[in-house]
Amino acid sequence: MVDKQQHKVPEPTLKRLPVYLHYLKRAYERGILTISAPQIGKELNCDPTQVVKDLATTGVKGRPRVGYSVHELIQAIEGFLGFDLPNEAFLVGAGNLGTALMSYPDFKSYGINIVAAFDSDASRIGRSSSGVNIIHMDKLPELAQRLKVRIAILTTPAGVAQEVAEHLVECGIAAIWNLTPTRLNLPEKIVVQNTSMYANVAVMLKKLKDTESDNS
Amino acid sequence: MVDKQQHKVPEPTLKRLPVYLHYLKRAYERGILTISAPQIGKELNCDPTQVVKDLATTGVKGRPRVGYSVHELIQAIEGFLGFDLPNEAFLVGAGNLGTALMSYPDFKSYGINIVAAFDSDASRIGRSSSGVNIIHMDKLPELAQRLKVRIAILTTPAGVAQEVAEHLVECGIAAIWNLTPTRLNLPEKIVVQNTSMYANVAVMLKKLKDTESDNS
DNA sequence: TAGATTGTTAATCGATTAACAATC
DNA sequence: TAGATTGTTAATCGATTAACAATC
Repeated sequence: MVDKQQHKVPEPTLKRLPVYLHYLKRAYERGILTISAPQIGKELNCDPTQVVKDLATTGVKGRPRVGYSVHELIQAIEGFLGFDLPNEAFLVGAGNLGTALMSYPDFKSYGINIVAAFDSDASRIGRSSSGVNIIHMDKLPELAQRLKVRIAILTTPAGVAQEVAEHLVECGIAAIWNLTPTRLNLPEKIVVQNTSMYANVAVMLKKLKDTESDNS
Repeated sequence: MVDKQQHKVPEPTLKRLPVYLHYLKRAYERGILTISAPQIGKELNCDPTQVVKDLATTGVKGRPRVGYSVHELIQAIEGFLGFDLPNEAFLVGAGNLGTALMSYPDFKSYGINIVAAFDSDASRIGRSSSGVNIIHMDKLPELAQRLKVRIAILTTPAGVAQEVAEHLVECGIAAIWNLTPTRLNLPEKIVVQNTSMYANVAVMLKKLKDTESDNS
């Protein structure tokens, strides 16, 4: 067994890379061609040695006293995360959040290409303001097979999330980005990425509470 | 100095508590009055001893061989996270994501009460479909002061996020839930909670890539 | 009593931070 | 050469997991 799965990148690093990418793109637009880890750290207020380590995971090389080529970094991060390939995805559940994600400005440059949206509510069928076709759930199995789509963004109501997710797996979906508060029970091999809005609210409220009690 | 800031709860625990809460509420609706940590762990596929530890942070007591009172747990988690108090928040940036959050089904039971939304685009002023008033940014300073709102949800375009955030701080906002990909540079004392959609996409794509290369 | 589960303490694991050598 | 920054190895820190006693 060849150890192709190079040294397993820590999840926190994975989450920081898109943050660097966003910042680097803005810097590049402003004509900055070269940048050092301490500069990035100052701007994003994070530890410079952590920046060095994070960037090293993408395989890019920097030059002491100079830093990194901004362009090379952008390419390296995009390639490493797979943002340069068209990762076609279905959006399932064309409610408010789903519709918002359809018109998310630059998903395409962040690795996700929403090729179609699905809903079981007939009144939502049609074309979204952002140009994504909203199709009835009934047609998902056939389209998934034909287009070989492997990624689904789940934005249904929480109550039906489990049931819909099971259906998606039957249709050959390999990865689900779960934006519902429901925790899905699916086969091991399915990649599930949970994004809970409430989790973030909880952390924020707690921190706020703590800072407020400091002043007492 | 009294150590009121009890033992500092780890952030991962803070993020899991709303997940438990959601599950417990559903269980309570189904008439389940008592539940054990192993049961919760099985349902949410996470480690039962971690569930025990997480729940202990809220101060609730369980009974060996029986488990916890579901009702008590719900109360304890809500109280601990501050979900039981009305945490009034402004939503800033009434674009697609902002509008989606306005109609998010049960933010109110998860600690956040959006009392008003703001935008600088005149065409968006009015009342949202979910009943939230969308007001011009010009009126934010006065309203923030009058209503003593301390929390802002930032859903502006990334390009203006820093500038708007600074303005919010001037208006007395103490905590910002930042849903833009921009990393904000603000005074230390301001609580900033970053929620980047792209971070989650990155983790999912990478995991998918890894599982796929396993089969080769 | 027996057995399951809580609750707590200890061991492990992994990520962050610090230290320092290499290098441009 | 001098000094800043990369790159790597070691130390620290914190969270998860394991072990086990307490208890119902």
